[in-house]
Amino acid sequence: MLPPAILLMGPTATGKTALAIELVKRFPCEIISVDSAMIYRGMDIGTAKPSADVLRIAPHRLIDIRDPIENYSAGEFRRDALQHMREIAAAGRIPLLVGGTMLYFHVLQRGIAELPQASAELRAELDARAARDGWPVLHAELKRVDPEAAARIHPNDPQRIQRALEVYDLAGKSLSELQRGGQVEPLPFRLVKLGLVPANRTLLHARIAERFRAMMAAGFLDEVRRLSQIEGLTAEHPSMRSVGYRQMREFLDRGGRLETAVERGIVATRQFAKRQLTRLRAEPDVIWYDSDMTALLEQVGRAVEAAL
RNA sequence: GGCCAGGUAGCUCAGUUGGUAGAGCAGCGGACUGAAAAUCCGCGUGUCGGUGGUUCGAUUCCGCCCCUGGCCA
Repeated sequence: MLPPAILLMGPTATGKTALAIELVKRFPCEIISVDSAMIYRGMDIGTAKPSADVLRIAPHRLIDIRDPIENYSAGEFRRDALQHMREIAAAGRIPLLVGGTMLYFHVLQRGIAELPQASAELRAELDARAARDGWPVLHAELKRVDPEAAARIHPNDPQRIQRALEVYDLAGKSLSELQRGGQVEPLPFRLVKLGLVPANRTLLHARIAERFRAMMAAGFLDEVRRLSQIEGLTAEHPSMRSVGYRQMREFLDRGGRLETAVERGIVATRQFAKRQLTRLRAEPDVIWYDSDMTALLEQVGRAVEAAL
């Protein structure tokens, strides 16, 4: 029988981390973070990263593995997460994957095609061409080299047009062709998938606002100010485009009222939570829980017990 | 108290020479393969402050009332 692994998924501000820490106390679990922002060192307050004290009790793998000036990717995540999962299972323990980056959960389970890595130079080149000719021209070009991708990518979606052209240029084969490639072997784990979904959206919105303001009180702006001083780290880096960091950085760069920036940050967090929910709903074989439920830990604990 | 300006979507506001109204933001739904906390797509959610009058028909014109802001007392 395959060893078990627990996936704990849910939108931001639903108490995933707190629940994971409780599970670690009750079961022989080890946490792997599934979070594209907590990977960055020095990005602590705005990502709601567990404190050093908490991390001592409940260590998280795949936290603080990059500097904010570096990039990470879904492909790298799959490779890293699998390696950690194997290690944990080999030690007779249970991997507990916790987070809200739904793409990472997706590629972990369903695999990801072998594609060339991002090229900063090529992207800069494509950006320059887009600035000159506009993205529709590049979309038309994509239509010639990869009609299948062009059909599925909207002419207004610069990020995907750029990636598809980049892949074609680097690999000499179209993105669509490469993605058609062989089936990925299923994960060598028995997955117990737990989904935390707030039954009450209004309550979630209130919690998001409250948490953002708590981050501000905890010195979030200073954290972003510190990051802004990193040589070469621009507003365009993925780390600085993440929710909250982007709005605080805009405030620092362009001024305006801090309260306006805070409100924008809260709005961005709400919108992020909604996108997470859209993806989470589509996830099959999930045991669902209302994140507002009072007896959440007991319920989840029983389900985990039964599944192991 | 008087004069002026305004009251239209959750917010900011446009508009209807009288035929029950539309933008941005917010919100909601969706897509998603090395940036994914990213990027993109779709959807208008409404006693047009209230009440009487004129009119075939009033959110629009008129009267009165209520509310907000400004100026004058």
